[in-house]
Amino acid sequence: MNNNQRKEHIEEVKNIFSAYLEQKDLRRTTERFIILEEIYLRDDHFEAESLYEHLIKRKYNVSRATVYNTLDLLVACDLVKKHQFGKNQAQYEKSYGYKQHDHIICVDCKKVVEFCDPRIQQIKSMMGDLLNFKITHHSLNMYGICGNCQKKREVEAAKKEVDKQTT
Amino acid sequence: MNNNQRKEHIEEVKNIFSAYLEQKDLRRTTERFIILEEIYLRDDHFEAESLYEHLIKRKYNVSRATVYNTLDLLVACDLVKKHQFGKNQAQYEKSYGYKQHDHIICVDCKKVVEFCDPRIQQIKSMMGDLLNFKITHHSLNMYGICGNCQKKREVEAAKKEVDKQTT
DNA sequence: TTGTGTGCAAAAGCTTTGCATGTTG
DNA sequence: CAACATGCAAAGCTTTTGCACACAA
Repeated sequence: MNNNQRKEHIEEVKNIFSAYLEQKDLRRTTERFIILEEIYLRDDHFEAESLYEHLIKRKYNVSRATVYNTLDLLVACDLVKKHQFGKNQAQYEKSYGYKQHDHIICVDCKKVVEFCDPRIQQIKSMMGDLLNFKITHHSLNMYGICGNCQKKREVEAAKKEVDKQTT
Repeated sequence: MNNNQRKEHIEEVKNIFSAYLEQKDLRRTTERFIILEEIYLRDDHFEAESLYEHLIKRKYNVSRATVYNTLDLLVACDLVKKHQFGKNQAQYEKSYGYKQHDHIICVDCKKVVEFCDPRIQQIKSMMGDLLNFKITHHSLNMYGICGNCQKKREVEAAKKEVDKQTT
């Protein structure tokens, strides 16, 4: 993504958030917009804590409580997605202007790769009908070992074999 | 599942766990087998804490630390699955003798329903090949509103409408 | 007998809450 | 100016850790 696209997105999401707050009779505070902007300036996935630290580093005087509160609002109005990739710490990512996607996570190095597959949409609507659920969203995570870590594991295994033979 | 099936399963999983512990040079302690048995006597999903409380209620003198430790071992040898359904508390379920399945969670009442779809296996192997990941497992959760809660929401909405007209 | 596993309690880490203060509508 | 949102710190919850003791191999 280039800087122009980013700036455009920021304008758009601010308008969306503003409309959402108005509709819900919530206040348009400086902090809420600072947090939104900060999220849309960043890429990839982040944790509440790292977002907080980032804001502090930039001399914005916000508290953790406000960060968590605002993240909830942004998730509610669909500008941010919240994930639990198996850790106890939630991870977030901006979602406006992005194609719906899912994640593959390397269990060794924790790298996250995104992917798309249209079949998931089909499963979604079919299962919704079948089980009489009005499905709002989903989370699909694949866990495995990425190419790099596969190599690392092979090297480790080879080392172990050598050790065994030399003792 | 009837009681005979359950008992058979318990014997089988104990053997599997026993073999796993031997292979990994870990000890076959009483606690580890008590916990395994307790899990396979239960149905559905459970949290570490509720398993712990259940064991205490039955006068088994186990500690939380041992419960967590044993759950990790059981996840590692694939006798138990660990889930993060969006809460900060992990949920577990026994997995031996069960068909692989995924979950639909009601965001209102938190009810969990299981479903199967073969397409997810296809996505899994295709994406593994494509991105050069050796995929070990996955987690697919759909979130939405179940039939009951849809009705409840309609009733709520109707009430609100009446309130509005009478004021 | 030896050292791994356990129980207990305390610590750690993420998230939420309570309260006084500040700011929006 | 009234109510809601914020900052701060403390509390709450789940999970992990450290240490002395117990028990499987």
